[in-house]
Amino acid sequence: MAARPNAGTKGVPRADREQEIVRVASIAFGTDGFAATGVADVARAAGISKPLVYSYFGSKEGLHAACLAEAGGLLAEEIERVARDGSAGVERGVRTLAAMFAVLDDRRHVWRLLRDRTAPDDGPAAEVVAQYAARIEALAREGVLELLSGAGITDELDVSAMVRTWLGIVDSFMDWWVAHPDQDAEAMTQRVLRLVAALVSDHTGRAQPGP
Amino acid sequence: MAARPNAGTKGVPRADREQEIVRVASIAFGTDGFAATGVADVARAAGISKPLVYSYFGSKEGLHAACLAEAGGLLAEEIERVARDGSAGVERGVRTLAAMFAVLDDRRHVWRLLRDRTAPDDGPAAEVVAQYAARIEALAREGVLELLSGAGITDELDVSAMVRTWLGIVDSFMDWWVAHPDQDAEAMTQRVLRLVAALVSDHTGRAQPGP
DNA sequence: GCGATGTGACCGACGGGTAAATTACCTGAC
DNA sequence: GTCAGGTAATTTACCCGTCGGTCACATCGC
Repeated sequence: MAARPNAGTKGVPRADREQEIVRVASIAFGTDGFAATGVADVARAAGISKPLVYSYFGSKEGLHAACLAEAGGLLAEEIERVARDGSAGVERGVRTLAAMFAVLDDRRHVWRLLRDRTAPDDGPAAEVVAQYAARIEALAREGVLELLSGAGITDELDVSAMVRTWLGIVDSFMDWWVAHPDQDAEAMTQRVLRLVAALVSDHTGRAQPGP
Repeated sequence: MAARPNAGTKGVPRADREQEIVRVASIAFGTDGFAATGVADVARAAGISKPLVYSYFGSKEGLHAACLAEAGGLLAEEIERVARDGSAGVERGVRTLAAMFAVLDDRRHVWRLLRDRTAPDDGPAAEVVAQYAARIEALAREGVLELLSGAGITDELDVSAMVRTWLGIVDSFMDWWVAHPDQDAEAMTQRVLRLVAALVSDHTGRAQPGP
């Protein structure tokens, strides 16, 4: 038990402890979802008491917002960086995934924070996530638009569905990665490359609807 | 829990009412998730009282299990039918999606029941869903294995990741479909065909790792 | 009347949130 | 140096709303 003596104004700086709580909470929220994660669980995992969490973050949503701000900043920045490097189409998607693998290697659960269906869709925390999610989705849309327009598709609904699908693909890889802790970022990138190549080279039959 | 010795000889037949409750509950569970759906909500939506739900299904998990059994049966049967028609590779995936669109046109939320992260992972209901999920995943694996082996990939981890990704893609289309009620099954199938064709024809750059 | 069918009202557990007590640290008079 | 008093940090113990689950009573066809 971490029932160590209290540390007054000296000892552990408040900023460090906040960071530790956010780290632990991000794992919990990202793993079990917002709704299924109790503040008491987070506090126990961080080695402190529940009221202290409230003293730092005000509410469960406040804690959530802090996690989202960190996650959103980390991811949006990285994805924007890839967007500026001039790649396009499928390659841009693969590079984005590779960058995310590299950034999240020791924080794999973070991606799920921004796509947690159990999180409330209103309130101040929702605005934080909406901001970052919109930024990330805009970048995804940009990439998808580029890819599809190259194939002559400009229909808004097609683009919208493809954006959703792309985000779902990222979800899937993150889920799989979380379930396979021994796989490092480089191995994941190589895996994605293999799978993409396999898909593109499929010639077992043209995709056509039945009669 | 053992059902009371009620023969349901009068009034609205019990079977009909059970079916209606399952229908309503499937929408609720599939839309909001198991954890966020209250039994009282389901009862109200079905126009009956909460104790009656318990009289029929014994517990919230019992109700959930009934929804899962219907959803699982519906989907597994349909997917198995497609698996037997001899298609392969990407085309098999598209045909599976088309079949799912056709079956779920008026029950779009049903797919989410089997992939609900907020559902408990133990208990009798979990065994029901595990059974069907395993059946569906086995079919997905079969299709993926076929697709990847054609490209020379047999690595177990690659296959496992691709299966997860495929299920994620289906998730994404279902989510998008639920958010676009005006799109019918045929429109969805055509959309998938367009998007697949666009992906396969991407030549904006070969996906290769750095130098 | 009587049993099947259904309901309003209630119970207990759980989790977010808070007030009061407790601990640890700092300050300053002696 | 040290010890009383003040203050900030932290915890223990509690409140309260929600929700799964149950019970005593109402209703209805025979």
